[in-house]
Amino acid sequence: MKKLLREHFEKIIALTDSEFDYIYDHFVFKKIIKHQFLIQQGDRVHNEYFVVKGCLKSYMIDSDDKAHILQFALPDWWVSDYQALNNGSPSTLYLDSVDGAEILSITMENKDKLCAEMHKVEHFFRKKTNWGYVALQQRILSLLNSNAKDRYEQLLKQYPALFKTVPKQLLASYLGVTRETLSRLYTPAK
Amino acid sequence: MKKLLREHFEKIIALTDSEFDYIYDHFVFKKIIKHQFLIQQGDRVHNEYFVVKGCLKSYMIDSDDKAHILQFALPDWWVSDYQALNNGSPSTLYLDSVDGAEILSITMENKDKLCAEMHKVEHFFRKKTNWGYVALQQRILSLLNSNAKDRYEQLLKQYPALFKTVPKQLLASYLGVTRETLSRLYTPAK
DNA sequence: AAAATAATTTGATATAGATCACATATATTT
DNA sequence: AAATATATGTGATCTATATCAAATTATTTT
Repeated sequence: MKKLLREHFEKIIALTDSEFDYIYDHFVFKKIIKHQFLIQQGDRVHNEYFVVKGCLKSYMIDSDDKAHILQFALPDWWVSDYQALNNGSPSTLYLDSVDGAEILSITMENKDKLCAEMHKVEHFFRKKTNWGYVALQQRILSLLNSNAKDRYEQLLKQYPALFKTVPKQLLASYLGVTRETLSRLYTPAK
Repeated sequence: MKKLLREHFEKIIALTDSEFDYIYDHFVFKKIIKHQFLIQQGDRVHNEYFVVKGCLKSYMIDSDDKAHILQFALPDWWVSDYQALNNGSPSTLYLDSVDGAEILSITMENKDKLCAEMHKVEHFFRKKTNWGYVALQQRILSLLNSNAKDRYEQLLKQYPALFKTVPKQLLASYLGVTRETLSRLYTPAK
């Protein structure tokens, strides 16, 4: 998993062995089991997580106790409650795994430290966040202009890996439909 | 408007006069009139825009000729088609002003150059994008968990400035409802 | 200030998707 | 392998929002 993280950085910046080792020392490896929370609503958030294995999900629970999934995080992705992380406010989200996972965790202090010490690490994260920003814009547009069926098909096309791991009711929650409606989408005959 | 940009940077990083002048030299000032496009679907995109005055809107037109507004950009905000900008692909968006505007435009080459030359400028943009990312996450959650009325009220609360400038049909398009439905929301009596 | 254009409101009706209530699979745990 | 828990599917009905069609009301332009 050291290799996975290194390759991840090296998609954007070049690193010597010692540079990467230095970066890597700021991370902590962790295995989490099913139903183990990395973040719960109300928590103070200090860490960002890089997924090595498995699949995490971040979600909110609304006033009707319905869950809404903000993000799935597969290997090679970053996840946290960025709002809580950025301004030190209590988390509004839950973060746990779909089915157990392995992660590399870094504190925001360490991330900022690495960014300050190594210009190219700051560059890496600027580019990363920028791509993340574009991905969120795409998701907003698909919520605005597509119906449930089209959104499901777009998701299936873009992230086929999700369909191996993730129960359909969670996909429904990510897409913004009920599980009943999702179930009816792929039995279109009538 | 030089002042506005400087204050904008100095919310996150400190700059000497000469540093700021150097940065500022990479921008081009532009006035745009109503109905003048900064980006049209199919264009190659080379610039990012900082709004000085007025209000810009970025939007897509779907296959039924309906517009969906991705973003409003008020003074002190950045806007472009970031997907097209990042990977050199043709734009899928339109970008124009609600009612005339003044902007500072910077090419992506110049932005990258400034980021490479000045670590703190890279830091500035990392932080900026990070906040933008959080704002988009909030918007996704509000699309997933709120009905049209609540989304309208959240918007009204968060960006009261929009209601002075922007016709309600454009707000409807941003919120993901029709103008007819929006019109009925604030006449709730029945 | 008339004329033209753009924005908003209102009514009647249609529809995608939600909700509620079970039935049926499919996994997990004992 | 039972027993329990979890996930999925189906029917009947309800509801928020869309759609289509006009009528008003504002805002520009001549």
